[in-house]
Amino acid sequence: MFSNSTKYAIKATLYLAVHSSEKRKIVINDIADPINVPKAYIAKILQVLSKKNLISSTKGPKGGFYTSKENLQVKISDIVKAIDGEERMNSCLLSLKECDSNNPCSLHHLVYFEKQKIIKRLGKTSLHDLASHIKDGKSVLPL
Amino acid sequence: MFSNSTKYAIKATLYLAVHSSEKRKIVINDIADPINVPKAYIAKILQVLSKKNLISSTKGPKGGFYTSKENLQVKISDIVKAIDGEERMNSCLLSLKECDSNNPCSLHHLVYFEKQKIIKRLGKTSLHDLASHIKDGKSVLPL
DNA sequence: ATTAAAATATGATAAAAATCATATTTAAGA
DNA sequence: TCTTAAATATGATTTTTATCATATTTTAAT
Repeated sequence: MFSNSTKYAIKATLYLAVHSSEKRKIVINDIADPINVPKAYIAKILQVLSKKNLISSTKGPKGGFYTSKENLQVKISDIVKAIDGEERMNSCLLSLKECDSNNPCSLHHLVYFEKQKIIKRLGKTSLHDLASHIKDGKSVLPL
Repeated sequence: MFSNSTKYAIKATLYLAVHSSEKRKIVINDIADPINVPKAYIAKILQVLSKKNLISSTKGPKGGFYTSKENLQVKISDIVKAIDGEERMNSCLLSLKECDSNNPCSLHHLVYFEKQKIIKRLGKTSLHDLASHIKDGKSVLPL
């Protein structure tokens, strides 16, 4: 469903959502290690997210990455779109271009309803929501 | 969710389920073309499916691929497992090895229920079911 | 028996995704 | 203003996935 890069992006932003703030910036090495993603790889991904203002960063000494208050309103689907693009998540199970409810592929009726539900939920759930969930001990930060 | 190979495998088996039978074998070229998949590629995939008895084949003149009566009872999930393996479909959204309901990752609760529903459905739906669906004009053979 | 038409087996190539490396820019602090 | 610690930009390499090609085996029909 998601590319590797998107999975990493979600892990990293969640890590930031839980551990960082404007006054608690986190350096790339200190993100890569706990989420178990190669440093150079996650660096590249964070740069994309930063450019699209889904996370924040400052250069130089005392710099690093963090989630601002606005960033905490970012939705999971925003991150997915930023890395994988719009297409991927919405594409039909068989990757048919013309598959929709008027012209459904053979698997359409088996998955459409649930899939839409999931997608809708990813579009409503913010980093803040998930960070709270984690802080409440209801789920676990991904490694 | 599925690899390209699995998507192709599903397309091809559905094509066979609709168009072939023990006395109507179909040659590789006549499958590759209508489902819009490179001939050499789909050939390789069909060989795997054939070896695992999910479809049938005979060599030599008048030979070809087809779905036997037993093959029509094959479930969509059987095909997925044959090509992608057990792991892929069941893996957590973030590909965490230890993610389950006791130790859920941060996205677990957003997708688990619906995902299980879909997987269960793929495990119940047979080629015969989908072929009927197609023949009744309720869905469309994938290109 | 021989021929030809098919699948099967095997391996080579190409494209895409993931990963690694390094030079450049920015900004804080001495 | 100089040094240093950080992100940023860019590109190279490796691995995986997708695709292509070809030699071998099997079997029906002559």
